[in-house]
Amino acid sequence: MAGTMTSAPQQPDPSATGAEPASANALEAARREKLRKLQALGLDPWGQRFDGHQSIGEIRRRLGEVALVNQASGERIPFPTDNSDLKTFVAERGPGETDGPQVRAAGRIVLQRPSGKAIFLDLRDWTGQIQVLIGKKQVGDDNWAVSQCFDLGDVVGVDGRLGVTRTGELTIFAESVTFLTKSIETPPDKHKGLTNPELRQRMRYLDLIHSDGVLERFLNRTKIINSIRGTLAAEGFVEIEGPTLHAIAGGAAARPFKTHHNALDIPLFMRIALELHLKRLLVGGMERVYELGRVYRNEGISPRHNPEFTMLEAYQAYGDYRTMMDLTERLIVDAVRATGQQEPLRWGDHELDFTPPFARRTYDELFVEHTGVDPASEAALRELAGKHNIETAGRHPDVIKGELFEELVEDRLKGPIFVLDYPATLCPLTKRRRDNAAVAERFELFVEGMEIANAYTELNDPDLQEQLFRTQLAGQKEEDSMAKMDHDFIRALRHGMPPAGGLGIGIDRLVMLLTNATSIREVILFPLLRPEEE
RNA sequence: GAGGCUGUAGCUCAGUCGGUAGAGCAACGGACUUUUAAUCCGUAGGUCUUGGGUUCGAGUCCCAACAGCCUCACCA
Repeated sequence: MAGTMTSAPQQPDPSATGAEPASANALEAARREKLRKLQALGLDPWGQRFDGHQSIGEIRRRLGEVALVNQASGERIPFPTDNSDLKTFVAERGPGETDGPQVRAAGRIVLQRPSGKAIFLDLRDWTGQIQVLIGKKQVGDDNWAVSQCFDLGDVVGVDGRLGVTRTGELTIFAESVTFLTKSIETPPDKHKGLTNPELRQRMRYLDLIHSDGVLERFLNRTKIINSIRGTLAAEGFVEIEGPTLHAIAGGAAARPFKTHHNALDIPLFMRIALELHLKRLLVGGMERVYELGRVYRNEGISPRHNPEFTMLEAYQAYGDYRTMMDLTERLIVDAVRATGQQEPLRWGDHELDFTPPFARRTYDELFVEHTGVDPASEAALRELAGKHNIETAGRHPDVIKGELFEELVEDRLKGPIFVLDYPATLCPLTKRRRDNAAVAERFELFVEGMEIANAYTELNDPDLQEQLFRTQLAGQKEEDSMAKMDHDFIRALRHGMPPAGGLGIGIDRLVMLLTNATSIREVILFPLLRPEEE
């Protein structure tokens, strides 16, 4: 593929793009004019394979190989690599030439400072940025002619010696330049970059180039996900890929996206959870199994919700919710380490500390602590609910307690804190404690009031599961219920699912916390937006 | 789905009481071989999101639509 498209580039008539405003046309025309000049020089404005370059990060690390050569004595003084101020260093030791290794870099031009018969470029790749000095005399007329065709945003290669200018800036002193790719669009403001949130999301490629920390955040997202896979692998878990098209969208209470398969002529749903297929695999003997993948929920969009998001669900045979609590803590501690951050982490104007062990408190303890009300007293609950305009008539006390908990406790859980032992009536798919059937073996992990993880000792009694599916269905809108009868899932449980712990982690929210993002759209490369017109 | 805020040049933003549309960056021409948001001189660049309305006159006031953000609602 690569070799077939590199012959004579097309030269579309710029006037053919008629609908554009004149100013945009003028900016583009200036770039196309330089594109034509490159072609007149016999160069391909769309570039060719470019071998043997080093990353800018690697090149910057070679500062120690650069020496200042004193003009008078000829003495070679190596530059310090301990982040000391190079400008002061040069001022104290100079004047002199610098001498450094031959390097080859490639990247995008993000700043240009032409100064007569020299040009300073700032070249950026995904590891960093470095200054390049192109002097007319130093590179020769041919290279100089090429460099006159450079625009902000172009991708170029540079060969030269690494050195330091007398202002103390690590610089590639170019000996030749290689044109790699023309940009015919104008980049955003060179200082402020893109700030319009809509443009940042629609044109994420520009956001990645021009907004500080955006590329780093998404690379950190990948590191976090790799870390999670690594931790799970070390614990003996296997990763699987379940179906994303479900005939029955079960495993959670959320509205699914509906679609259709033409050949089978059946309705299908995009999955809303990973749970039911992973549990089938538990039945099938995959004793430690997980999926880390996308789920889809046809619901509102907010700073903490995107219609498609990434979920981890892990199931461990012969474990319970406490097993999963330990696992959750390891997953997060390892992920923090993978980002290379020191505790405490910054998150907005807050600080987060994931130093283990995380606090572990029961639901009822926290309820008393934050409300001063005995969670076992139905009268006290109803009175408290009345004060907070929470509907009580005809509702189970646990449901009232649940709403009070959400209203008065959850938002204040700075965390990280494991909340454990939920009222059983709120958790129909969870095993009860053997010593207290009113309590479900479930925990949720809260950080900054956000629910990050949710885990159970999984229900594996097929008869009870079937009964719960049926009771949920009664009197509830089907689209609002998590309990959609799934006969095959019941059949699987009837063959015997070992007792197990199950864990779900909202990966996007975890990444938000670990990368100092307060909107989920900052950690999803292409969040859902209404399509642009035309 | 409800409410609030925002929408002006490629980007970032001003625009007063309703009276001829402004700046910085980017671009174009010129000067400059150690600049770093380079600097200096000059030039050009606009469907003020869209559609209605009020008015002698609307970027500005009113209504509606569209898009984004925020707060709610929905949401294991």
